[in-house]
Amino acid sequence: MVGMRDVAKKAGVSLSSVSLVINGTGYVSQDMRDKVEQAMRELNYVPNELARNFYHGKTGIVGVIVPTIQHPFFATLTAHLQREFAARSLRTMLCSTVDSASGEAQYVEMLRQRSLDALVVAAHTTHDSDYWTSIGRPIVAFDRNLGAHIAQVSSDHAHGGELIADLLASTGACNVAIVGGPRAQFTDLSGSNTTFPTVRYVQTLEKCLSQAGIAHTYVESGEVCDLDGVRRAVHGVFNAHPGIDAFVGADLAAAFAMQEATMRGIAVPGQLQIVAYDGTMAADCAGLPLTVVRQDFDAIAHALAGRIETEITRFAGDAQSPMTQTPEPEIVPVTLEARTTTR
Amino acid sequence: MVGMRDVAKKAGVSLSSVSLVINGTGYVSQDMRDKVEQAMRELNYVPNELARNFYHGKTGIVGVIVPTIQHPFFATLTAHLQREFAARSLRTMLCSTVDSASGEAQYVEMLRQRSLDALVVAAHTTHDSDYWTSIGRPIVAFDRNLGAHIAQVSSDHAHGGELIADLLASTGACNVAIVGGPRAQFTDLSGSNTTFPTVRYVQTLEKCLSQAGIAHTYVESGEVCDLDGVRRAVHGVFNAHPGIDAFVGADLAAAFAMQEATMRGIAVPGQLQIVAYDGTMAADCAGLPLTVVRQDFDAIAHALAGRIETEITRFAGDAQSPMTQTPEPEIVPVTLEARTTTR
DNA sequence: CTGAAAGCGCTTACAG
DNA sequence: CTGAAAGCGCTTACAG
Repeated sequence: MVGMRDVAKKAGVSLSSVSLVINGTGYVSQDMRDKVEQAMRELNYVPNELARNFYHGKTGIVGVIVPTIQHPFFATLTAHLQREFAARSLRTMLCSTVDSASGEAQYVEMLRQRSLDALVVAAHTTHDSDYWTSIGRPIVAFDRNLGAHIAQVSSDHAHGGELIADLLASTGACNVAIVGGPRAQFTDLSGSNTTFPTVRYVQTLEKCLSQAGIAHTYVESGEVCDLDGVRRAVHGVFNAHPGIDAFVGADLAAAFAMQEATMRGIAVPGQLQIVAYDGTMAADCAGLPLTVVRQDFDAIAHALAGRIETEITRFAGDAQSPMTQTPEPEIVPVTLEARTTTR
Repeated sequence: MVGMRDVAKKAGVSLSSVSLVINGTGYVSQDMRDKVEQAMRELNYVPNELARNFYHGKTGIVGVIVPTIQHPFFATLTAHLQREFAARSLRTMLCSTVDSASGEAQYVEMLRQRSLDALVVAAHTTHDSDYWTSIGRPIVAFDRNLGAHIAQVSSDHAHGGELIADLLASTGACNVAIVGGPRAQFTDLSGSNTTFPTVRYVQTLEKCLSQAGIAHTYVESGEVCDLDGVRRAVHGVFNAHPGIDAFVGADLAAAFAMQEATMRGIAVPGQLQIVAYDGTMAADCAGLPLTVVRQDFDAIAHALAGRIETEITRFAGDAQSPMTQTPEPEIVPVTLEARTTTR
């Protein structure tokens, strides 16, 4: 392998001069620059990035932990994140927990070992907050609370729930079915408040519907990445609750609900209104363009990338300035777009 | 930062003993192992992976170049690839060309600089075959020909086209609309045969339909990652060709066609049959479960990962054994699954 | 402005 | 079986 040493020899200059030319650090005479650049070209020299990573103690890679990239929500989030990271000269490592035997642990280990400069956590975790805090490396959580000292970005799900409740109330819905993840994940079992913010929209929605005197029922759909489970849950809803006149669920669940309605001859939105939560492509290519509560992926990715940069800076130089106070979670607004599946 | 040196000092042993314990290479006495492990624990020592990467000249990271991870096809492919890579102790770097200003170039550079051990190329490229061959690092192409010396895995698109033609012929279709990518990409402009194998299904389909005397028309939908363009193209098809009785396109195009049919009151499959190509989730959550030609993502990912491993081995040790002959492209079978949108 | 030297944290021959 | 030494390819103070 041809190294800097070979270039220096060929150009008849010192190692540091070559380094200066490559990095554009400090001043080098034009003559020197020419000689070095020619030598590099002739030798077809490519700097070994691993040596630089080693020296600087960083890789410029950020890990994005998601359950699975196959889910449109996480695909969309990851795509936007990659764009934001690229704009900050950071690369994106895909860390899908269902596609790796050891789940998130492997990626946390990479963060510890400095193979990763930082981690965005957007997948469910069973670890308590101590686990995350004790890692002592840059971590930012999306839509979940990982403990007092971990930066956090969330969508305004409470508002999302309100928007849906208002819409359903004003369109005269009487009997609402909601499909979502395992109910157990709603509650704060560990006492460390690691509740999914994601499901706050359901809690708010239920509260608002109850206040408005609108009947509602909740059906669990299993894990987020179990597509068949979602389909089965939706199918079950239509069997068990033939009287519903409104359906609320994440994009995919809503798309399946649309399918069920078509196959059962139920008119949408005449007999059944459907509201999708998230606003990914899945809501666009369903049977009809679904009415959606959109998460603002641009803003989310921008906020996450910003926090990531902050965290990387904060932990740089082993200083580890002990975050004097837990930063406020950054809350990103959501919006309701009424399309063809609500009245 | 606490290093091996500190561990060695604390345990009262030499550096190499610590290294041996960490790597499990060679024999170390139980006593030594205990001492070292205790010291590591007490110091909370984490090995610096960057130093190891540097020494070994590799990172264990494979880049996957796709146009965008938001597209269900590439999301599915990438998910399966990550699983296969993980099983081989390789990590996955997401290289989405539309989400990075410099497109693929940046990732090729990382491959050259050894930040990446290998590259899977699954996105369109304008470079000619010399470009890819001259990189001299492990590269495997999916569904495209990158030149004589680049390993290749493809789906059996010719068979996919036949399957669709047979189905349409036997169900009495008379007037078929096909939506696909820019026609210019079909032809072999450079003379270096970099044609997308992806579109071979269209070429075969057209040939078979012509032979069977079935009218057909092709409509361009723009780039693969331009979702709105697909939607517009599909909309245009229904406006320009109201007489069609069959529609063929990738999952998303087919899903949009289903939507158009619903909104225009066209009965599916009675008046219009729809066939989706790829078989991702998008075909599952469309208005009706679409009849699909499925690509075998498991087999594709398995084949790609296998080739990647082969290439990494081949290029290991700078030996660069000059691939005596271009390996045969590996062809992965596709299957037709008739569901609700064909007769 | 340029160059010789030390060092980033590991691993691995090579002596003992 | 264990330890001292060299070296992976860069970067960066520090002298000249």
